[in-house]
Amino acid sequence: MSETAPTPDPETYPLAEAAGDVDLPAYAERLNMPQREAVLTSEGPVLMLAGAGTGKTAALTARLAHLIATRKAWPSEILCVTFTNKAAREMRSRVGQHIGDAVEGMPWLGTFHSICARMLRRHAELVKLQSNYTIIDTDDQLRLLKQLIQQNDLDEKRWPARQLAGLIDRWKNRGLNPGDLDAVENESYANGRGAQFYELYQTRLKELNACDFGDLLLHMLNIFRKHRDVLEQYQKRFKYVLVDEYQDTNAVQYLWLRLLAQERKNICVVGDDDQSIYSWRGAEVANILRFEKDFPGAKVIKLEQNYRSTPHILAAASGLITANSERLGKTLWTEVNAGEKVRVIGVWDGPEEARRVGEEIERLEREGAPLDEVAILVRAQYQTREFEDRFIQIGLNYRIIGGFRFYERAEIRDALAYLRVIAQPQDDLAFERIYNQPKRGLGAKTLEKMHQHARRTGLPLAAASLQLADSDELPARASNTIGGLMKQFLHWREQSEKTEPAELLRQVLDESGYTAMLENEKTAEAKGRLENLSELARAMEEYETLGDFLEHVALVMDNDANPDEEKVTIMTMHAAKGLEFNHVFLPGWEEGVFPSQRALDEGGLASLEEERRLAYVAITRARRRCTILHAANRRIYGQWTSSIPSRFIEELPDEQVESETTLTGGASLWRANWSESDDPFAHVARDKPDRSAQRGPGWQRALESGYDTKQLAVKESRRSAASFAARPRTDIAVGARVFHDKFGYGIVMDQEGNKLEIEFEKSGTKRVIDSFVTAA
DNA sequence: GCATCCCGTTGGAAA
DNA sequence: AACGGGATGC
Repeated sequence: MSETAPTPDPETYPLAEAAGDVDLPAYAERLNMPQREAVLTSEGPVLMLAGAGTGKTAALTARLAHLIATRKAWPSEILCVTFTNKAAREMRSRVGQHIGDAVEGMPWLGTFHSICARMLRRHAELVKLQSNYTIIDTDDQLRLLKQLIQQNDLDEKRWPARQLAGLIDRWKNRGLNPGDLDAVENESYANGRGAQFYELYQTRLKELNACDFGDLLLHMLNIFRKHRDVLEQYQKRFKYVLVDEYQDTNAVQYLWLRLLAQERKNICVVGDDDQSIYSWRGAEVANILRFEKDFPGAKVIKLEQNYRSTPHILAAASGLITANSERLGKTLWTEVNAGEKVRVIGVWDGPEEARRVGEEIERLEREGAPLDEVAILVRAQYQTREFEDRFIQIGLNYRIIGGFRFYERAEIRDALAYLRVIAQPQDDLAFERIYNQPKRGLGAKTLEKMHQHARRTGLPLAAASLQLADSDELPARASNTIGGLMKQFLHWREQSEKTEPAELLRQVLDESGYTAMLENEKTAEAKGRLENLSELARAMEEYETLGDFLEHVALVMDNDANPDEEKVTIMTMHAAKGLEFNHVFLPGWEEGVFPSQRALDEGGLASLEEERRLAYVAITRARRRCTILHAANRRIYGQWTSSIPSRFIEELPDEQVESETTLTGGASLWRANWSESDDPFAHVARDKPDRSAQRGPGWQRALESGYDTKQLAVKESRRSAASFAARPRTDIAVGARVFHDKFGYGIVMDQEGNKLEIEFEKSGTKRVIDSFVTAA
């Protein structure tokens, strides 16, 4: 194949319809008729059905430019929602090309989540949050749910936190609050305790001044429903509403949009039912089918001329998607007639697949193709490994989008946890992550005490631990450590107001001993971690406040060290939606991998059709050449398995495909053996006796372990403890006889807030916290 | 309190 | 295969 073959560039592609016109503004000049219609129909509801590569983004950005250029609205009066941050960024830069710096004034262009996060900061108090609330990720969410499950004496083995997280997610996607669950939903967790746990979780989040991703939307929906004045304020502000990838909206997003748009009805949604690939996160294609009912008189505009791909690629994708039953039906066409067929390559195994793709890319590179224009799109993250290994070996520049993400690495999460505690002292999840990281000699027992005290007083964990450190409840060593740590946090919190976030991070890492901990390790891994941390600091330099940065991290989880460098892109098919590349490689087209076994098991035909749409999306990412690969053998979950080519390969029309195999045995080898899958012993249960209920001897030992009664000063930190102080108990006064678990019986000598000085009969005089004693 | 081993589980796409 | 949790030993 040759890079010099003249393939039309979508930007300069001549349009017959445009030829005669003179008076069109620059942003509409190169648009075809339907696109122009979509741009100029500014008033009233518009449904734009836009097939893959039909210049949807061009039409959308022109529409934005048109609204602004004709003064129908200020940039700040347009709500423009996209699904991914990538799409938002793309939109912003392309609108910027039309209208220049005015694009900076478009605060309401972004993803559903980032827009809701911004709104929620303003109205947080309406859902009992503070405006500096933390957005927690799936990891924190899981940890929190585990705690709740344990605290409520539920067997986590029977009712996994993951399952609960999934349910809560689905409820939130459907716009359901705990009180809205019907009996069936309620029954779906822990024998009818679904709503109870959902409620517990929401309560806990509020205590932490935190919310999860689903809350961002659900909270705003609740606010809109309950506070008409707030809703009206936004209805008034947003003169025009634009929504990209409408086929992927879920119920909350739909309800949220409908509320915002129902006054003015100037809403333009863009979508393609053939590219609906997010039903697993609650997306409802029905939303797009229902649009004309919701907004009567909606203008429906179809974009069907494709400017992206060669006819072969287009025909291959179209042929494939016709196997689906539920479609609105569009006919994509193109004026281009040159181009190469879709290639299907069969190889022996996974490593060979990676080698082969590597060779192909090196060849493209020699022919002068920019690496930025090459992408490898996989079904699942684990497939990226093979390519990464190979590309490192041959020294090919690559970037993995998504993947084991930068922000998910332990050291990055630790650093962020420090920052979160600084920004938001109620963030128990973050505090719990780092209270003993680096090792400070605080272990499970101390944590247990801290939790206990926090629960009793209703204080955040950090504040409770400080109060605890100011008493004799803990060994002196632990008290001192905690006191010291809290003093540091106090210091950092002060610093955070006058220091740049990046500089603050460097200080925190140095002063907490985190840097030293890694330096002492002296392993290659530790070195990498240190580099990651300075990378993080560098990334922070763009942000003015700590809050800005933390929100960015929570919502925009992508990180690319040197975005300018030319690299091959490796990512999932899902992540690739909306993007395009000259050369696309699609590895792993085997039954079980793609379509994924799990999808087939769970969702039957509907899932299979969604997988097929995913295949359609993947193929249509390619401008010039699309190469599909499948391997006869693959190691899955550590086991070598032989595999057969994906049914999707057979569904590609023969005329658009050229096949090739490196296997000498030809097709017969594919069918080598399935026999292993029907292992006669597979059904034998591996039941084990239930041993979850007992506490082991370690528990006993922990209770009996010695305690250090020496009291050391933690004076400096006391002042700050007072600011968190809980109400003192009224049932205990000076002179009362009380009992304490650790020190036994004693007489109260002094009471200062909720701290008591007690003369114990056996243990001498101690300062303890009132919640730890009972009247005797 | 920490390090280690053994066990069982869990492996999908995202903001 | 890779990870997390619990039990065990130091």
